Amino acid sequence: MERQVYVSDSGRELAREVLIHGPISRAELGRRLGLSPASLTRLSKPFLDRGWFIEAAETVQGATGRPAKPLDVQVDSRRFVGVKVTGESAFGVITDLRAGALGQGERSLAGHDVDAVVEAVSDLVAGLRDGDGVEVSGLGVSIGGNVADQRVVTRAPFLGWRNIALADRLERELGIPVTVENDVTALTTAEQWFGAVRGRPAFAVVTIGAGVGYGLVMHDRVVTTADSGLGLGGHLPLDPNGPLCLDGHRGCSTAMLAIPSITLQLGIALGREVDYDEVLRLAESGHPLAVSVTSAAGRALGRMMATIANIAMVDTIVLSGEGVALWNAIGDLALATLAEDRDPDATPVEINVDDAGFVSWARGAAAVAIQAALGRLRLPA
Amino acid sequence: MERQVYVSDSGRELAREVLIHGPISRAELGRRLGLSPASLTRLSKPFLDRGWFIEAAETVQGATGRPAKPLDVQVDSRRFVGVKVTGESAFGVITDLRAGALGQGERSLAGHDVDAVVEAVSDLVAGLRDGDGVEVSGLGVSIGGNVADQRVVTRAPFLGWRNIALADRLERELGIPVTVENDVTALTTAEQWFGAVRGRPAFAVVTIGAGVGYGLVMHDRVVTTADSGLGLGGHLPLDPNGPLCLDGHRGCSTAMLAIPSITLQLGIALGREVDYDEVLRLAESGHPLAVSVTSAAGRALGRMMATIANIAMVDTIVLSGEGVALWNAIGDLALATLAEDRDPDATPVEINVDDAGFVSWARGAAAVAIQAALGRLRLPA
DNA sequence: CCAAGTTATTTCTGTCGTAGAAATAACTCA
DNA sequence: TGAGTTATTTCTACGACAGAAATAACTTGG
Repeated sequence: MERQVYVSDSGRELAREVLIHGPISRAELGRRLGLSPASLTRLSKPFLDRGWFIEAAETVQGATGRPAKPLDVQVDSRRFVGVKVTGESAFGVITDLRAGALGQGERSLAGHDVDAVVEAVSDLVAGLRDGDGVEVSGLGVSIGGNVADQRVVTRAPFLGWRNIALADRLERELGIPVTVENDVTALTTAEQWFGAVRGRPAFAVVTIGAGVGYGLVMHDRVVTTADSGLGLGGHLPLDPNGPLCLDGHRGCSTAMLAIPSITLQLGIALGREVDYDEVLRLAESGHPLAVSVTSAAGRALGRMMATIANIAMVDTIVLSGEGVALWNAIGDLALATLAEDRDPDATPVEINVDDAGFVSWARGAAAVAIQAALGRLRLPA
Repeated sequence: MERQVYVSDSGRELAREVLIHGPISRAELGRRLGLSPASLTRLSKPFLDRGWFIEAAETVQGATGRPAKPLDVQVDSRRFVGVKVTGESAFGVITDLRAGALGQGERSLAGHDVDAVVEAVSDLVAGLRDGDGVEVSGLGVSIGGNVADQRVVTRAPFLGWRNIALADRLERELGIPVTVENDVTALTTAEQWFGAVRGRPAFAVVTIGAGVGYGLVMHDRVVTTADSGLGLGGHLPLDPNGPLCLDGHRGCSTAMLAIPSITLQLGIALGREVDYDEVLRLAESGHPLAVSVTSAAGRALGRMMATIANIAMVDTIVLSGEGVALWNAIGDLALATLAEDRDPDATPVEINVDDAGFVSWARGAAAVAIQAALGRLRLPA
């Protein structure tokens, strides 16, 4: 095997900073990382020599002095695949080094047993791999549930799994490094490294979809605990007059905001089934029952965001997931409710809406694969 | 001035680890700090030579091998003073190196102007300084409100202050380093370094007193923001049927839990004034009105703690402040309510009650002075 | 057009913090 | 009492780092 060069902690931090903030000058990198100009030259050279970094077109920077030569990553030097596994299907994207989706695909699951899931994921990855010939350096798989050490699914209620060494299994099947992670944690990582709020030291993520998810970044690190798969943000008490969720919580996050709950509430009121898009269309057009359901959801979301801002001490919240179209219908009401529950002197809470829909889940999976690749980075000699 | 020796980052981390976790062996320190045995010997020697560290009595450690010589700090090598300033008084303690209170004192404020406060604090410090002759190495001052850079009180509503360079002023008066901090942040620091939960990478603090305070430690660091003085935890919506706070929030944290609100609620019900101790005594003896008020408080506290655990992603909460005696009356009800709002599969939330009362505020002030002293540590040559 | 000034980057070199390895120490146990 | 184990110290080499100087690439004003 080709001899490889150890990358120091400082080198790894440099790579991360260029990946997240590039294009960026050595001078600015020095300021951010607390390294001298000599160190910046020394540390960046191995990356430039091997095609990981490029020097971007020079930018005008104002006053006098030697123009900077900003460093950037070569986004097309590697490909990654991210796959989100649900109870019905595996949905995936193939991405560049910044988790930009270049293609997507989906495979239904023949069953919930490990073999069926591995088969669907493998077939999906094979399909995504056929492309421009760029090497796929890693696969990320995200799943609703608890994951240990990014290797073992310890609990996945949608699949009925306990203690499945999914990463090992997929690595044997595919021959590339595999990283497994809880889906909300993965999505939060994607927002941290590649989202509109990338680089912020603290922010929260709320996902609206089949359930309601909650993620947190604090001090530049995604917060994970043993409970990260349980979805503790999914059952916050938000409306004492709200509907019940399947766990019996009246007016909790899931009861108020999850797609199945919203469509069910309006469906019962109308006496017929409606899908989510229709709910939102009816609300936009002023249908009183639809407005009632979505307004209650808006107030609940506002209360949830205020609680998050006040308790997690963040002033940036990202909304994501396949249900974020709700924001278009009720965003103003949510913001008004947030303001009621927040000290008027407090920093305004900035809401970022990631409207990529279901693709965000798969990009999250790719992001943790990219992060893991950076963590095990070795440069060829 | 005596020539001084620079302390490296590793040396400083070592000192912090011994301060928080001592007595502790070099071998264990090496494992925790990622340093080699050679480095442990090299880094600890300057501290041992100058009396900062001592080698504790050897401890029996089980199996075979050379017995360890645990390192500890010499707690009596320095003294610190911590002062909590309220709208009426300055309350202070003199402490050892681990913020252990050795004496206390209080001075009423002659007024809210800076001169009056500085006079009261200086007099208090002078009184505390007379003692065993050990040098006072620093003063910490904690205050309800916003503090910038641990130097300038940018906002202190109880005193009517804006942008007061309190640290500079007190340093000129007293001739020792002064650190100023928000009172809840200071108390959180004391719990982090010297409390029963010291060393935990994540926990929350709830204080019950004249108001309700909320602090957070995440990834081994106290979370502070520009809003840290506003008390955002003080107005969480907890009980839609609760009383109003002075800001007009129905059933918020302050309305439900703060001492003035509890005594006022029962006082109105009884048609006479009651103090806090009496409220708790009446509740303990089964007085129905007192039980009603404190039970509502208990349920509110339970809901608040559940929200904190779920949103801040902590499984440890410290209760402190002069109002924590409430816990004796309603702790079981609070825990039951917490359980209702928390996934039964989630890690149980551990509640730590710091029953030192008002002394905890002053110890908090001392803790930030100790932490600041460690940050500027130099060793005599 | 050119020299001075400014800011960025590279090169050279010395310093210092680190760990590996070996030595030493202090115990237990058979 | 010697072997084995774990902790700590000593010795020494190595590598990461920054300071200083050199070089580079611009702007600006005369």
